[in-house]
Amino acid sequence: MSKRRRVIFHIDVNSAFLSWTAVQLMQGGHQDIRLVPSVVSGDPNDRRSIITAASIPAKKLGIKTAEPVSMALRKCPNLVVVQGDWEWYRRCSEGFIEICRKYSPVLQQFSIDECFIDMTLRNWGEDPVDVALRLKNEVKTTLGFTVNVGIGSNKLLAKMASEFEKPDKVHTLWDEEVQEKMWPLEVRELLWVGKKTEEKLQMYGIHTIGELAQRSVGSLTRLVGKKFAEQLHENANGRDESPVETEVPEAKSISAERTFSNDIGTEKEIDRALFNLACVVAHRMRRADFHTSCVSVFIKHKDFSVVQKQHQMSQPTNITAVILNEARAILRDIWDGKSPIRQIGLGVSKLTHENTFQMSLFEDPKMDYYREWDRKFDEEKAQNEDARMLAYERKRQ
DNA sequence: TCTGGGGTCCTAGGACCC
DNA sequence: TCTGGGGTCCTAGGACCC
Repeated sequence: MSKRRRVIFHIDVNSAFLSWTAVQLMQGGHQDIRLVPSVVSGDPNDRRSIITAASIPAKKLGIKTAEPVSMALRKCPNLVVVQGDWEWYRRCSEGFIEICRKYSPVLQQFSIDECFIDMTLRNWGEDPVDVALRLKNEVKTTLGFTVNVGIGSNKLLAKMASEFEKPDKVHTLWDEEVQEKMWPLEVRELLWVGKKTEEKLQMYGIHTIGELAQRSVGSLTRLVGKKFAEQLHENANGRDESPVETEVPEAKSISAERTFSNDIGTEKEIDRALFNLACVVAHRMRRADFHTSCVSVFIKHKDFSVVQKQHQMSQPTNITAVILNEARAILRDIWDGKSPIRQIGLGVSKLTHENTFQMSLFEDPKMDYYREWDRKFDEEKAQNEDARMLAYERKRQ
């Protein structure tokens, strides 16, 4: 029985945060920052701020995503640096996904600015490339930003294809094109091959995806472990059976972290940070109706070394005070109380929806007070969000 | 004036049980 | 004086993604 060849599109917004910011600024009459060296960052006044997106002219000057803003400014003193607006990005993303969904309901959102759609069942009366061109142009004319569309017989090939020349392009990477279009690429270009894996492969004489494709799984296993070796071998050969997942998976963990502008070392400051993180994480848990039974804390020192510790609790909870208490105990274990800390993080995992809250005879009588405190916190947060939304709408009119 | 923030998955060792 | 083997859970750490 011959299987119908799948047709998968991967749609990727070009320099998403930068494009979206450009659209936003142009609505206010600003020049198009996509045409000049520009970047989007977190708080540009924070000395530890890094770049989250760079324009193509900026990239041509050697400016890369994730590098410190201060470093980029040294490379290009007249670089335009703008702060990202998450609320706006969320809206742009929604608009983008909505258009893609019109082309196929079998859609998997891969990140805020990327999705896969399965076009296999479409009644093809035309070249897939023409359909992709139409999609790309529809996004551009209705939303004002450009995308790349990659087309292939599976998700991997579609994704690799969308990485080819940018911006505003459609590329195919069919099975029969793998040798010509994918094999000559550096191994680092392959999905899931990061810096560390690249180093290992290079030591082994593997520099291109084609060279990787021709190694045996056995020899790769010694380098990267069985599971990863199998995957690398499949992917380098252009194979990927994974389906386009339309279900949005439930979160498995929730975390928040904070990097200090200056490394800090007093217990009071650290504790205040931990408190804020606990508030944020617990609030997000309650909003998604989660309870956790595993809390973890990590600290990053001046030298970037990280110490992390987690602890399981006997009863799932979503009470801020309980989580904070747990986090404090962990922190006492991993921090000497004085060495400077660069970053601190708090996470919860083992999330469940079950409310196994039992009235225990031994329950801390303060629990009612804690719950009430959380309820007020959540209420206030919701009000603030409403107010901000309203102000946002007014500003846009 | 060096290096954010939020996730996922995998591996390896130790504890513990049968 | 010896010291199997399988399974599961927990924990820490590492790699990758955007």
